[in-house]
Amino acid sequence: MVNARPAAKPTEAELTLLNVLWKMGPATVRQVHDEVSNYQKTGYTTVLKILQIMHEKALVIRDESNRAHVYAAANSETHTQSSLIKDLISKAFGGSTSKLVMRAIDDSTSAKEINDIRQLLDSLDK
Amino acid sequence: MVNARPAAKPTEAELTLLNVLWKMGPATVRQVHDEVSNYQKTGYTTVLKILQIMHEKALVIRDESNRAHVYAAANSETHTQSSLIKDLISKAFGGSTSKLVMRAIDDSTSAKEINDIRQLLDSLDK
DNA sequence: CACAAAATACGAACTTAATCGTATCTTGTG
DNA sequence: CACAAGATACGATTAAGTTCGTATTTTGTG
Repeated sequence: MVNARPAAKPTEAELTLLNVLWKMGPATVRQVHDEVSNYQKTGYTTVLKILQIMHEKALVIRDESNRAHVYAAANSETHTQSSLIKDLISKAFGGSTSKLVMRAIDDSTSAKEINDIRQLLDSLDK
Repeated sequence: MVNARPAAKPTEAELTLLNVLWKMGPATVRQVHDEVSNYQKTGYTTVLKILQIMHEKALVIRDESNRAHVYAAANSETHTQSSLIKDLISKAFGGSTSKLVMRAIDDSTSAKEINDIRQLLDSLDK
């Protein structure tokens, strides 16, 4: 029997930090803050607080064996992406994946990306 | 020069009401409330309030010429879907449409949907 | 072994969202 | 033409999210 609570949907600020953790791998608050500072102005304690909240929500795990705790995403990027998409499909696309895909592909989608998608479909043949 | 403020991203409750308006077309608060009551318990004044807020945000327009105001979505379903997807792609997929599409398609995607997507790609030839 | 540096913990302030009770306004009709 | 039905307006409450200042704790090193 699976008892794990489904991971809560991360908020926007939380998703920003998850992106950093997925990119860097396990990291301390300082490392996360340094990275995130490259593209937005956010206080150190803000990052700390959000990571603490994410820990309570089980969105991240943390290793407390050293003074500077090391945080890591609890779920893979892939898994989280899937759940965010499913959420959007159900709330804004009447549950239809193909409708979402059709809307996702537009004039700004590069030829290369379209090709990538084609290959995915081809590889799906069952 | 285009001066229109880009439509704000609707919240979850707002999206629920927009879905009703897209489905029914222009409708009074009562009509929206009756419809939404079919699948969730929400007070009449809650629906009213949210529609009023959406009006302030310009997410809906309203016709006040009759006692019961008539609300309509300010933007098309298609337009809103596109903007929600773009938002998700930028925040969770590093800006890559093809990554999103690949994640969207999974084992639960029906053969028909996959076929619909194939046809879309075929029709895209440029 | 004290203390400075650097970490975490705590909590307050502010904002937005969501909900709904109550007050007020409008109007068809008896 | 009063008034009940039914509409909108308003304001309060509660919860969640975001931010950050300050307090406290930990530890390497002089």
